[in-house]
This record gives sequence, structure tokens and C-alpha cells, in this order.
Amino acid sequence: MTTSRDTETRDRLLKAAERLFADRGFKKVTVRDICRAARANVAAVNYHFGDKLGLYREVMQSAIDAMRGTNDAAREAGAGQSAEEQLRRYIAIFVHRVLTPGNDTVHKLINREMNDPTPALDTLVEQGVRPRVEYLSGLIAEIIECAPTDQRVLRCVAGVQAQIISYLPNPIAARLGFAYKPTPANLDGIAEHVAEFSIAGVHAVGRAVHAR
Amino acid sequence: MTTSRDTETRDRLLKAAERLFADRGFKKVTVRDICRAARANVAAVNYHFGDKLGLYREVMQSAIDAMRGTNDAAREAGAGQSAEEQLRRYIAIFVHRVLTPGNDTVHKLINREMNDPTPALDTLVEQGVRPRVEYLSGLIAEIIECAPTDQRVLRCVAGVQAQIISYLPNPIAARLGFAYKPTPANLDGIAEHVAEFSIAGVHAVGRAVHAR
DNA sequence: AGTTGTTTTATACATTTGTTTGAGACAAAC
DNA sequence: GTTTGTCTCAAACAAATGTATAAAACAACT
Repeated sequence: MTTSRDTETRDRLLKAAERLFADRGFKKVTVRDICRAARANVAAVNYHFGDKLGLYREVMQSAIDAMRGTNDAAREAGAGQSAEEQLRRYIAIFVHRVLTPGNDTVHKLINREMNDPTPALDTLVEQGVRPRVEYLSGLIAEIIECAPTDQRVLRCVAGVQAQIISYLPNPIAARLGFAYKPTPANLDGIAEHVAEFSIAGVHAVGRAVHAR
Repeated sequence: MTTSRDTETRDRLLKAAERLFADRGFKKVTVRDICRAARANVAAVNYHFGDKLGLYREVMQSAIDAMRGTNDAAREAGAGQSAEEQLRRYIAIFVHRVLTPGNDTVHKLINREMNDPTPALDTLVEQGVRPRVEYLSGLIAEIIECAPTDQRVLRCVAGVQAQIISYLPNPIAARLGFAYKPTPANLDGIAEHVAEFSIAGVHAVGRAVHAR
């Protein structure tokens, strides 16, 4: 059982594939691209992972695990706090993990699946996205004092998520001066902004329909 | 100069291409896909548009024009109103145009460019996105009484846009019960929610930094 | 040293895809 | 009816791409 050289190229393939899949999406990345980046032979992907999709599935699985890690970290950070404070901390952790370069691949992959679903979508949703949405739904339902199934709750959750994701660097934002250096201070600033904006929004939506 | 049959297949190509490019993105759509959908020969694209990119550029140009139409409509709808009311109406028009099936191709294309830029990106940003962002920036700057160049303004603009876009149907949202029938009533509901949420958010952000 | 199981490599194959070409179809002008 | 300019079509080409294969390299164990 060789564990030095085998896992080396296998790992290099995974690393390279994660980067490339996140940056360009499943379809637009070539097996040859991955192998070149991983300094491996063209046949390496098929040998180690069966086929291109097999490799993608493994990449996605590790992304899901990372996502769970973020979920847990945020939950812990907010333990014992008020719902509003929990939401605030969730956003902070979230922003840092999503927007720190190098850690961003996870959410880039989610973004890719949102626009171009692959057979790996189901696992991602069930194991990664749903738990997150359900936690956030609980928080927001508590804040506006309604059932977690209330239509407004999901809309608020989506609103929070969408705001954060919109800070992922993209060529349109870059051209509009929406760029920033991902320093801890700047990320804190973003997190604070999103939290402020969102919490006020949530309260407003809660009030609005009560008043109806 | 024949204008009956020529423009017929040319138009069919444009129509089919718009749909397909919006749904799958430039790279993932095949010239053969487009031609099949338009009931045209494989060579038709190259004959009428030079190459695949030429066709895409024309599709993008008509998308930009549609975008300008939306901008103008929203501007008119808000003429003479308060900044807050202008924002409210902008969101309403925006939501209706973006989320009415069939009219959604424009923003799907923008979304595509955001994730997978093509050489048509510059035109899109300068002629379509920038005017919109600048109008919204003006509104929000007025609401929170600061310079339109203030960092918070752009963040709010992005927040509003991101929320709306997040209602575009996508497979992840679908699996999470975030689906809705795009009836006028439902779209009104969404617009109201986003407006309520965002305006409260904008005010909060305006207050927060004043208090620093 | 020899055997065995695993990994790497070069090469090949079948599809797919954007594009080209040359012949034909068509309609209007003469 | 012939010519002319424009469009359509079937076929072909070259490049790219996912995958397969068979030989070689390698490491561990006897």
C-alpha cells in the first residue's frame, strides 16, 4: 500500500480541480486543464476518479463538508445569544469564510450549481444548503415572531444570502468600483453593513405585515 | 434586396439564441443547438452573423436596449416623487420585468456575464448596468443624505439588486420551496417585500454610520 | 532478485463543435 | 429567359475533448 506518491497526485488533482471548477464551472473546465494544473497525466482523472464527474463529485463533497464546518462554527459563535445577535454573528462568520480568497471556492461552487446544475446538486442541497437555510429560518422566524414556514422568513433568508454572495468578486462589480481588499477590517465592515441592513429589513418586514 | 425570407431565419436565429444563451450561457450553447431550435442550417449562423460570437453580440445588444427601456420606464414612473417613493417604484417595475417569464432573458444574460464574462461584457456594463447603478445610487444617496460616492451607497444598491435577482428561478431555490407562480399579484408581493426590506435597510445603514 | 499490485505515461479513438466550402435555390431586374 | 445578388443546404475539416488501452515505472514484500 503506497501512501506517499498515490495520494500525492490524487490530492493535487483534487486541489487543482476545486480551483478550476469553482472558477469556470464543470462543463467549461477540461480534463486536460486539470491534469496540466496538477502536473499529472491526462489519464490520471479517469484512473483515480473513474471519470470527470467522479472527480467533480469528490470536490463537491469536500465543499459540502467545509460548508457544514461554517454552519457549526456560526452556530457555536451564537450559542446563548439573542436571535438578533445570533444572526449578526452568523453573517460575520459567513462573510469572512466566503470572501477570504482561497476559502471562496465553496460558495463559488454553490453559485455554479445554482446556474448550471449537475448531478451533484441534490447532495449539495440536502447536506449543505438546507441545514443552513433552516437554521437561518429559525433565527428570522424568532426575530419577527412568526412561523418558520411563513413566506416572509424564506424571503428574508434569501435576501441575506443574496447580499453576501453579491460581494464575491465578479467582473461587473469590478468595473463599477465595487471592489475591496479582503482585509479582515474590510470584511468586518461588510459584515456589519449587511447585518445592519438586514436586521432592519427583517424588522420592517415583520412589522409591515402585522400592520396589514 | 429580399426582406421577407432573409430576415425570417435571421430573426428566428436571434430569438432562439436569446433563449438558449440566457438559459445555458455562451459557451455551453452549441451553434447546432441554436440552428436546430431556429429550424435553420448549421451554416446559417456564420452566414448571418460571421461567427457564434457575432450572434451573441447582437443578442446582447438587444438585451441592453431592453434594459434601457426598463430604466426609462422606472425613471418615468417615479418622476416628481420622493426618493424613497422613486426607489419603491423602481423596484416594482424591476421585479415585474425581471421575473415575468419570457422577459427574464435579459437579466439571465447579465447573470451569465457576471459569472462567465465574454468579450461583450464591456458594452453591457457601460450601456446597461452603469446607468442603472448610477440612477439607483442617486436615489439612495438622497435617502441617507450622503455623497453618491459613499461606500454605503454602492453596497445598498448591490443589496437591492441582489435581492431581486435571487428570485430568478433556480434549481436550488426550487428544492427549498422558494418557488412561486409569477402572477401579477405574487410579483407585487415580492416587490413590496423587497422594497420594505430594503428601504428599512437603507435607513438603518444611514443612521448607523452617522452614529459612529 | 523476483513477484505482485498499483500508479504513471504516451498514444489512440470516437464525439463534439465551430467554421468553411461549393453547389444549388430563389427572387428581382433586365 | 437570362443574369445577378442573396440566401440555403449538405458535406467536410480541423481542433478540442472525454475516455480507453497497453506498456512501462514504481514500491512493497518474499
